[in-house]
Amino acid sequence: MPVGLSHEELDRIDSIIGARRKVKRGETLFHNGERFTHLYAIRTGFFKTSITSEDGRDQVTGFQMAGEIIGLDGIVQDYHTCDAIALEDAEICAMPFSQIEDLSREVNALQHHVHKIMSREIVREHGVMLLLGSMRAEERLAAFLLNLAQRLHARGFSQSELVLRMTREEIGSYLGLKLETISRTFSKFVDEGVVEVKQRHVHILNTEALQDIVNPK
Amino acid sequence: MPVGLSHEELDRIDSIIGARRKVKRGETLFHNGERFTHLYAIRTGFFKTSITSEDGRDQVTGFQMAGEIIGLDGIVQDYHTCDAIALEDAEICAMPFSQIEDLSREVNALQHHVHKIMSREIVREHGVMLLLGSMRAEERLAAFLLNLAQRLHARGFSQSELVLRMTREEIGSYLGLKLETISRTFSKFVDEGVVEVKQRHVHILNTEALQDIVNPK
DNA sequence: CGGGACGTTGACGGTCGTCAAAATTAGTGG
DNA sequence: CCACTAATTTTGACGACCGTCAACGTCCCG
Repeated sequence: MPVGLSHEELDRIDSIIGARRKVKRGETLFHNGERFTHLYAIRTGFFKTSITSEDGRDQVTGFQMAGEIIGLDGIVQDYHTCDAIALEDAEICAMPFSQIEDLSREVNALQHHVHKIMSREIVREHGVMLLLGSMRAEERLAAFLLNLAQRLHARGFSQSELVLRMTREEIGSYLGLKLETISRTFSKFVDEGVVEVKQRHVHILNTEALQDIVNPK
Repeated sequence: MPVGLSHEELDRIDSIIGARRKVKRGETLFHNGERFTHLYAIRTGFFKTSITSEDGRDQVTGFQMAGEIIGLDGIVQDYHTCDAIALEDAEICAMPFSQIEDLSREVNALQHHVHKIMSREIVREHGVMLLLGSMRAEERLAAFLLNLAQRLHARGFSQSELVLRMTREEIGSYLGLKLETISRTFSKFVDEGVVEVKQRHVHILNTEALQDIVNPK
């Protein structure tokens, strides 16, 4: 949340993020077609969002962790166009969007904060398009691991040790690859001594090597 | 723009979209790293937006036409992270973003309109991720043609005749394919009698066939 | 402790990328 | 207006990368 706010403004922002809710692993926070009413701030836990095409293909569009906001897809048509599913037990704050709009008319910093959150999501998706459109399997997975590690590190976790909360299939869906390719690519990284992998526990041994894979010279 | 506004509100919205500007084919409206100050509404013409990775790969992130808004990527970091290039002579309205924020604090409809525009872009990019992540070349190109035709039709143009304003390479970049693949796939569609192609002039002969390619049963 | 979900590995084939050459078009300057 | 050059497009041959199918192994979780 933005800084430099008065006590009164902070209290008013607090007032719209009152309703907490627990979401168990495997449960959906919202799903495609559901009426849009709230944005959700993740307090703890880990989510995926995914869309499904008419003919049944589905695509993971993102993985979200503590401090991130989900539900922005629902604004444009007043219903959600993706599913949000908890990949581990989670706690979220449901924030009525109408109240966010009301209050952001009075608190400039909140208004700008909302705009930034949406713009950040647009820029993130540009990066995913670059990944999906022009990278090879190893490059995609390396970029994915570095991104996860960086976001976890920003939250106080280790820079090199991470626990994947999603399956190989979900990683594959996000990266536009099949689960076998994810598995094979992990094995290749292990052979090369870049990471250690024990199930969903990943230990990054050589960050620079991963960066070189993402950005080959 | 939203409806149901008073004359006074409309006048005030008009006041922030005063500055028109012409952009010649090939010129950039803004580029990566440039300070973000304005959003741009396209009045006439056709743009592409693209990003470039550190190692020089670039990815077209979208094609924009009259009535669409570009520049949203700049909000989050106060500088643009992509390039916007005119693919034909164009005219745009530059709208100072600070004024948009100011006015949208007073005009609810404008506020919600801005939110919807950003949400729409997020949802559009979800669709591109699905395309890039799970479709084959024919499916991608068919989806691309249908999308273009639909948007042009919404602007009063023919539903079946369209003129591509971009090269095969730019289409390929957007769709995560090489230009040769785009060319070959066009040729395949022509062989199948689905479209006629003369350079950049495309005539869709069988819309349903294209839809069946996108959504194979 | 058992069953089902998840992950790994191998063999093989298809799709699309790469490289190359030729054809067609568009843009430029005389 | 035309000639000429650069840019774009098409097509072919070939190979790499990743998907598909299958079998097996491992790990949770009840």
